[in-house]
Amino acid sequence: MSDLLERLRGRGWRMTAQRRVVAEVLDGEHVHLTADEVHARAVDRLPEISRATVYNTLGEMVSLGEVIEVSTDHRAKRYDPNAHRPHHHLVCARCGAIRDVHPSGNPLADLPADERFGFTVSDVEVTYRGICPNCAATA
Amino acid sequence: MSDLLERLRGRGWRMTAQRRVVAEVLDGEHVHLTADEVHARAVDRLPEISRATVYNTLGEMVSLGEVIEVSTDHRAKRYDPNAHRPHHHLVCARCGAIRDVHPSGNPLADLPADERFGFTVSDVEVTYRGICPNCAATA
DNA sequence: GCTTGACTTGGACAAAGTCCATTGTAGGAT
DNA sequence: ATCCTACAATGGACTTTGTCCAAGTCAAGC
Ligand SMILES: [Mn+2]
Ligand SMILES: [Mn+2]
Ligand SMILES: [Zn+2]
Ligand SMILES: [Zn+2]
Repeated sequence: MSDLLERLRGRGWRMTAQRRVVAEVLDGEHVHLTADEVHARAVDRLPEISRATVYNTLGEMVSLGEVIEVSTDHRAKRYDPNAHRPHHHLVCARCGAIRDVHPSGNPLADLPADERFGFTVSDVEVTYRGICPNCAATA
Repeated sequence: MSDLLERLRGRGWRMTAQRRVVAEVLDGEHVHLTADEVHARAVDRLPEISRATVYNTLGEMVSLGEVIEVSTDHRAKRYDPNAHRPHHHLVCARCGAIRDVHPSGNPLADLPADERFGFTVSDVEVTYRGICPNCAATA
């Protein structure tokens, strides 16, 4: 059931109750949780887990490329377990709801050589902003 | 000399030494400073200016659409006086250097209707990441 | 030159995240 | 099955970034 957990174990991770719980919180549905939200859900399963451990574990998952950090607002980073399929994000400016989106075309190719200033460009992060149907209805 | 200052005055802003200094720090070259960097430079010209005033003034300039907030890293917001011409940013992953870039094509148009989930999409923020020539040389 | 509402100030407060000394334990070795 | 130890977890102090507020100051209109 836990792909993420399997991949991490396969990389020689020492498996602890804390790491398992963090992986389980992220696994499954496509969530975009802050570290503190992950911690809150982890505490439900393992009351004594600490905030520092959640931060450490998320950081390691990011280093291993199994989780992606996204900063859609100017507030807390969010942790995205959907690291397999490249995608971008659509964010509601009012309520903060986040959806994965897959634009047509490759934004990287849209950056001409004479706009690269000698950089080796390796990645692009795109954030679309707007109003979600829910917020539009309750305007 | 100060376009920004003129535009702000034209909007009925009460002109104070503090606001003038913040505008002067941002005006001119295309900078992308954090609030605390703006404050440090402002203090050079007006030693008694407070951090709170710099935050207030930047926030007002953003509300007036004369300055743009950009979050290129996951750290402090940066304030961009280049609010006239829409553009995106290219960031060095090692040293944090930021360049304005103007991709060909409109990323907004690259988001198909069936990827909009009913949102009214109004804006898109694109951040390219890579290694700048300087950092590549001193690798 | 007054008056007054808008602006500024410094410090308290808060949110998000890092660091570290101490304590605990997963998992290999015996 | 038990031991060992390197790695992991803990909680609290600390840092960074930003917000808030009560009190004092001042720009600009009269
Ligand atoms: Mn996602
Ligand atoms: Mn810019
Ligand atoms: Zn919404
Ligand atoms: Zn660089």
